[in-house]
Amino acid sequence: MKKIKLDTKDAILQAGFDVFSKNSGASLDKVAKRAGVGRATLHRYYASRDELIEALAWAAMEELNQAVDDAVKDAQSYTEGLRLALEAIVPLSNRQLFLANEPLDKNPKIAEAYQKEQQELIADIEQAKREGTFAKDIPSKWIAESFEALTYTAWVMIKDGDATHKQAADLAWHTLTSGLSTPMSK
Amino acid sequence: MKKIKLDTKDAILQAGFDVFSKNSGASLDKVAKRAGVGRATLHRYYASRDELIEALAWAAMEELNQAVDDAVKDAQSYTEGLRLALEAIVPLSNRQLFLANEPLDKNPKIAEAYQKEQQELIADIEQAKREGTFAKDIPSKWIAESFEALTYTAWVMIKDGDATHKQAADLAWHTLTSGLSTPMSK
DNA sequence: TCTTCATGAGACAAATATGTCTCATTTGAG
DNA sequence: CTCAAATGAGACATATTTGTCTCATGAAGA
Repeated sequence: MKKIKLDTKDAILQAGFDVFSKNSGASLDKVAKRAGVGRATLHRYYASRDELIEALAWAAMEELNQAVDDAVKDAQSYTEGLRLALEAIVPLSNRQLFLANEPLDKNPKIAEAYQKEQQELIADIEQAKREGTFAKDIPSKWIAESFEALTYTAWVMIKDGDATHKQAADLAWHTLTSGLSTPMSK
Repeated sequence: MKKIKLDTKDAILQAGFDVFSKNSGASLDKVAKRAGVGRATLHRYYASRDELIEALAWAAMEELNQAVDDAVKDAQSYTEGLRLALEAIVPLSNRQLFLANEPLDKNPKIAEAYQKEQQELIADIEQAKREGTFAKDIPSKWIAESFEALTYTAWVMIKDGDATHKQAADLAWHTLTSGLSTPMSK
């Protein structure tokens, strides 16, 4: 088949996210089977396990960036930007989870790029604080972690068939803002 | 050494949570090393990988139940019970994570017991709804998932040294309630 | 002191995973 | 139809993991 499957490579990456986000030590055979592909074919595209992991990491960051940039480009405020970013990230929680769980120690470049992403999220959150969306006495790190946790929660709800994409994103945003916008009284 | 280490078994279980919650496919050698124990010793306590996994699952549920029961016994309301349970679960997020990530397919009994725990959380949440703590128009499943997600988030904050146990639990509860107590408008 | 027993170290075989190759098949392009 | 490229199947050697055993050590209890 010359090019029936222009997406063989993509299928392998998708399978990688599915499999490794659940079990980062899974065998390549599992990934190949999930992709509906022979183990040899996987090796034709990615010579070694390490190479596959690296490709997955880059693809994850690429896709997340792309999706967020697209979603955010017309936002009128940082708050709206975060809201749109959340909705864009939800269906890519696969990728987010992979990046969060995979030990990136081996690739300093990837680790660095990932850290940079995290920093940017924090920066946007600080701006949203200025817009009054989040209380100033709540640590930005907590807001960022909650943002990711609730994005993942939304993904789980959709995966389990308990909510549509929009419903889940609304729930996540509602949980996040109405909670975090109230100053902590103690 | 006759019984210097009464805790060898516990050390292995603890190591199992640490290692498997990050990578459910990790080798037993990694677990043994983390426990500061030889691989042979691990096998003396748990003959096979499956046996270890099973012991971990039961121990996780046992410990979580114990901790929650202790914390909740003097609670005056379901809401207070949930608040106390959250604080009790935070340091055991290890166990929670293990149960959430490990494929329990092989042990119907464990899977069943785990499901039962989830149901009980949902039941308590429904009671807290009656007490006015959570809005009725928000799905209990969402509240339960958020509860676990934010508990885990609190654990991450503590682990990274960004908050004390109490601070993190307060943040999680504040995020959860002040957000979820507001009825979703549309 | 002498005994007992949990342990660590490590040998070992079997199972599993990894990476490389080869070969036959399929299918789209020409 | 013919050809070239991509693929699946699977053989193969190597590496890693698993589970079993044995042996020497050292500390607790007699």
